[in-house]
Amino acid sequence: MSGPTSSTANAGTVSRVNQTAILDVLRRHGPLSRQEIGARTGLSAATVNRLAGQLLRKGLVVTDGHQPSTGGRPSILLRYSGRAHLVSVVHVGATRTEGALVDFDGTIVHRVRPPMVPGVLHAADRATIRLEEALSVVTELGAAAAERGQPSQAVGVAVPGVVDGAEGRVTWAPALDWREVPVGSVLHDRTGLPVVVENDANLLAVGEHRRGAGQGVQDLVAVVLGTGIGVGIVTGGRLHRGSRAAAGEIGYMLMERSSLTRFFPGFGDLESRVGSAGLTRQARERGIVAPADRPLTAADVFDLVRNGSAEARALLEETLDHVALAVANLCTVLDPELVIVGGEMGGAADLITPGLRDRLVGRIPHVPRMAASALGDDAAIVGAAELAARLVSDFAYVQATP
Amino acid sequence: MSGPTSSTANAGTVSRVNQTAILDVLRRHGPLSRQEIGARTGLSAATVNRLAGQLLRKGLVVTDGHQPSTGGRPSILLRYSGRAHLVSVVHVGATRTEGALVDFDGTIVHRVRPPMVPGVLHAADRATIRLEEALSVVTELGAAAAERGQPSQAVGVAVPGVVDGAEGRVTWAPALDWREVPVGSVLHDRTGLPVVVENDANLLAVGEHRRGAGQGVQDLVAVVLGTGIGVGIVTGGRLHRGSRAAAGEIGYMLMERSSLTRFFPGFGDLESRVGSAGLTRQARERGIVAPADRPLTAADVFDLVRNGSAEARALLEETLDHVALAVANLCTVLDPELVIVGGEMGGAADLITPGLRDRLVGRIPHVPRMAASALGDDAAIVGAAELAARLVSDFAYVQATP
DNA sequence: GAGTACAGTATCAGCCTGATAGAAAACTCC
DNA sequence: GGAGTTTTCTATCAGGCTGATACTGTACTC
Repeated sequence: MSGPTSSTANAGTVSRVNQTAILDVLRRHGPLSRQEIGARTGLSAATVNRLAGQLLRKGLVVTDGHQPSTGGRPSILLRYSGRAHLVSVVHVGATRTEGALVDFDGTIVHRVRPPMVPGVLHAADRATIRLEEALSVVTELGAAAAERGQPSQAVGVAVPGVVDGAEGRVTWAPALDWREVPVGSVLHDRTGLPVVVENDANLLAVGEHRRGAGQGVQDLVAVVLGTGIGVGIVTGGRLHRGSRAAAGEIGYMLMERSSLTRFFPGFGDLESRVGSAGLTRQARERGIVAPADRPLTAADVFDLVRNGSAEARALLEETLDHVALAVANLCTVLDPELVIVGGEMGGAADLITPGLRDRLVGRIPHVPRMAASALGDDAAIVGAAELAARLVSDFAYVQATP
Repeated sequence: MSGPTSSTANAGTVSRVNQTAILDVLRRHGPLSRQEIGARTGLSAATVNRLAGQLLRKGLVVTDGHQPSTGGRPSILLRYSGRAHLVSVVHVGATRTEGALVDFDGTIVHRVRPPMVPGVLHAADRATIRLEEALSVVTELGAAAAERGQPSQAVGVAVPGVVDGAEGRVTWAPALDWREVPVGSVLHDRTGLPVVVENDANLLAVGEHRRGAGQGVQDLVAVVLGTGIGVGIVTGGRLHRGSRAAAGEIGYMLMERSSLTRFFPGFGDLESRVGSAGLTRQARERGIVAPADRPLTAADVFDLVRNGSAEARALLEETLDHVALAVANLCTVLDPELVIVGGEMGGAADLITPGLRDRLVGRIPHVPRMAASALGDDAAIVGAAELAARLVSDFAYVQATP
């Protein structure tokens, strides 16, 4: 923080800001004529025309037919289009790694799924395996993009763990056994592209915020129910990361007074009660067995509930109690407009969100809207693509200082 | 949201942004020469000189002697100074109303304390009394400012309740019996000045962030322990208000699983367990009596603890347990760098913060720094002054989008 | 087919920044 | 004490951007 802070502006900044304003209004309000853009942004016709020309040349805006004339010359409609630009995204997960080429519209145009390595979950060198896998996926994506004649412009990495965003370093990702892994700089050195690395719950929130169930919402919380539990937080339209990028790690939330006298080495209080790992453990303890001859999964428990199993129902209710407490506390702290339920258990949102709502009504002053993830398994990928795209668009906006 | 979004920029915006950059660097790094300002901001010497001239003329920057020469012409040091500009602030509380003239440096230069109205706490028309009181305080402050030859430039109002910030309307402030009271527009009509109305816990956080224990910190939480409990949240250097301005109303936090089967009409779960009201109620239930012949206060309980009362100590420990749970959950959700303890009970921070720390170590992954409020009773007033000052400075800054 | 209404384009003044050159102020050396 | 040196501050001007104005282009209507 000793160098120039570079929070200054010049004529070029003005241009970038206004281009961003035009892109924003096009993304939000569909195809518009130059006139309408001017009316909505407050920019003069000349400025809109010139900037729109630049954006057309860059390929970020395309013409989209004419508007029927209202007596005079019909206007040409302009539409935002990210199809001409691609970014590479890799989602490194505990069970598998997945890659995708995503355009600036958030559309996945190509996928890479490396074969699953048997036994990797408990392999001693799984950290190295996962890292190598991620590198080769990014290389493959880069080649696929080049083949299309649209070279990848940035890389996004989704990781289930704590990430130092500025450095692109994964501080701690237990599911991958990654500790202080500098994925960002490794990938930057390998590809020469700008790289963004981010926690996958945060990215799910970003993805849903920009392209999913949370579009247009300024304050939302995405609850990711998977092996563990985590949340991504968007406040004021921006991702909230916290001082050490550990915001939303609510697996460590304390659930009752007695939690203050217990110790939680390596795992959290809430995490041990909910999440598919906790769920299946408790299910086994209660004698619930999988229908087929294989380890019980969370999906099995949900199926049992749907089929009327009383034990499974009781277990679900107990889990929901804990999730509801966590969500209630999230809501009192953050006052979000929307709570999105996603992750591995997001598919069971029909069983989860009504249960949450019922528990919260009457207990907290205002129960926010609740929705299931609209992007499903791809939410984190889409979120990572969004951040990566922003990285290269390099636009800016001006904000008052309230 | 149908009008022009006005997120565009022009040459004037550039100037304002750069002026803000200069003020920022002056506030942060003390008196600087024009040269140093240029080096730190990246602005050219000519620009720094011209903008500094404008700021000198406005009185926001003053000269502050010379720097010893290093061989050539010695440079003139410039310093930020808010002394030439005043704002009026009124803190409307349950027990009393307090007014102050505050300069842009955050220094309180004049106070107005209207006489306490006996019995107002339970008067049927206390809403009207409090509003009239606030209006007359603001009028008096305006007169006092005019008398000094520095007319008040804006009004800040601190209220213990939920505030619709854009409208300056108090949605719900039980302590004042205010419901949908449009303080903002009333005061604007009365004074002709811009007005900002904000929740007092939020303002305490802002005050401590800009002028108190949280200077230089980007993510902090201020826990206000008073009649009830609330928190103010600063994320990324900005106040987080939530979608309905109810963020931080953690009095409604649910403390255990059984809370999900109880109802909380008009008060919250946590609130009923902590806060001076809950504390004294529980003290009475346990047979703790005030030393003198008057109603027991929270301060009395703290005194008893300091004097070695076992009952009072046990009660404090129980209260601390609940506060610690709330703070633990705040920390897992937000990952703040600093937790500030303030409010009526802030004076007993010596009893509170160590207790909190002990309870959290080992239970959550990272216990943030904790500090007592540095501004004490004036924190909310200073925070309101800060927001009011920003309102008229009307500066802006440019931000990248990610 | 002329007139009209609206969309898009060119031109220019005004503002701001940054570069360059020049004036001002203090120190040093003779 | 005065000239030279060093550094700071200021004036002037080119370049970029916006916004206003005037102009051209296109399709509909009478």
